[in-house]
Amino acid sequence: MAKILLTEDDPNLGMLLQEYLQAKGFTTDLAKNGEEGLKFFLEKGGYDMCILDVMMPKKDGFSLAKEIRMKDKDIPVIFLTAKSMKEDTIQGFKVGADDYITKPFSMEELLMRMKAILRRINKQEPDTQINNFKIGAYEFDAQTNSLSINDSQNKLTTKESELLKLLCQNKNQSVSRSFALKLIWGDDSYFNARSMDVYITKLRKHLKEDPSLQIMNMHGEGFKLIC
Amino acid sequence: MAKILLTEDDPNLGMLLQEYLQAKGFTTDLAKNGEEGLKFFLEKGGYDMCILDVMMPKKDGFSLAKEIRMKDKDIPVIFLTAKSMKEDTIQGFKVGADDYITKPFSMEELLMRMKAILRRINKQEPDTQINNFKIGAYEFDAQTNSLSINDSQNKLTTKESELLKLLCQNKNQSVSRSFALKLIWGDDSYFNARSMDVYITKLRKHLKEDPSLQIMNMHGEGFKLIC
DNA sequence: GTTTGGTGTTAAAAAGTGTTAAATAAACCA
DNA sequence: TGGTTTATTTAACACTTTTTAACACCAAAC
Repeated sequence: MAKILLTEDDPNLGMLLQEYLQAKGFTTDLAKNGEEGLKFFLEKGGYDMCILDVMMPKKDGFSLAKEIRMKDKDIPVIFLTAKSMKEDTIQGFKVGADDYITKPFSMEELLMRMKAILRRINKQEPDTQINNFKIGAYEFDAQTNSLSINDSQNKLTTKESELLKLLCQNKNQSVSRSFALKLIWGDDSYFNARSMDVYITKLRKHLKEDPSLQIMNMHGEGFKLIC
Repeated sequence: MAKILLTEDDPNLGMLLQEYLQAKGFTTDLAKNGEEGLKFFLEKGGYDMCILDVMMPKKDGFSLAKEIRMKDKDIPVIFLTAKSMKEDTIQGFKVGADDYITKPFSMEELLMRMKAILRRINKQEPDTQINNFKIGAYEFDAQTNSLSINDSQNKLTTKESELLKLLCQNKNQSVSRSFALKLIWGDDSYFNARSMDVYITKLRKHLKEDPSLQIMNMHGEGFKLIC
């Protein structure tokens, strides 16, 4: 998990933040002012992200960020500030902030903003969750197009997989014909619509081992995967 | 410059935003509700970022983001909202927001947040120019065209290496045939396409020592290296 | 009921892909 | 330079995936 440099002069808030982030699985170092923050950064190092209070004794957050950026121009920085002054925000971004959050804030919101940034950096792990579905007795991996039940595995074609993925993402909800067609086929012409009907038939055959599953037609609307 | 999809139901704010962003050099399309936003996204396409109002008629911003993410799971999204409710913020990030901004906001602040996101995306480009890849049990050096596993080393040809490099740079993502052909062969003529198929076969043989790796065909689209 | 358009299904046609091997082109070297 | 090796392209054939066609059926509307 990611290693975070936290600098915050208010000891209460600092400890609170540190405990929260550690509970969420991050490794954190807490510095009590800008100077200590810089010291940690230069001596310990290895941080994946910095969360810096703007108003701190010894060295303010913006100056600290500037110096940190000299050493590592790519490291993500989030500023915390009591002021919601427009000028501060702008200056923060000019120093190269990735985000900026105004006190008082919720821990959860900070966490979400951190995750949004980390997600974009860690391109190595592109949504493994979104590609894995359990439907009835089946397991479906939309990344490798494999549909398995018990110990038998079945390879789906690209179109079969795309369509099944869409149905899984909206299970027990109706997926409109035109949306599916535009998404998977590019446009909702008559022939593409007929082609999609053929694929619905194919998917029904693939899923027939578990009778509790069914792909239901919503007349004139679209299809719905019941499970 | 980047192409932006803007959806905002308030025509005054919408036009204002559009003019501001265009003045800053962005290309923008303005949709007046969620449905039109989705239509633009699916039919026009090619956007680098989406700025979505949360409260809109026809289809709200969160639903729209969800559907947009089905088509492109990596595109940056910024939400605009009148409410500063914590729940809304959290939900926004769960749908995969990159940022979230509360009305009323300053145009300049929006611009800064957009730049912070775009900067982080573009930074990944130089990183991907790196010529050293770890794929499964293999190590691949695109500089020297050498592919090694355990202690045996294998020399690839120029074309083999260029193609494998492209697949590595986009691992677990689809690389379109025409893009690869134009990049490596210069144009996407029929014979070059057949030549590329031959090279895909060669690469599959080179990578066959690690069964967890596979070069998968996305029918009619291109190839994707799974690892 | 009848009409109209949407759906289910199968099969044939068309388009795309996997693979091997021969032909050409490019690089190498005595 | 000419011959040899290596890389790349073209050809050939088998096979897979997707689209189109055909016909039967169903659902809602009149």
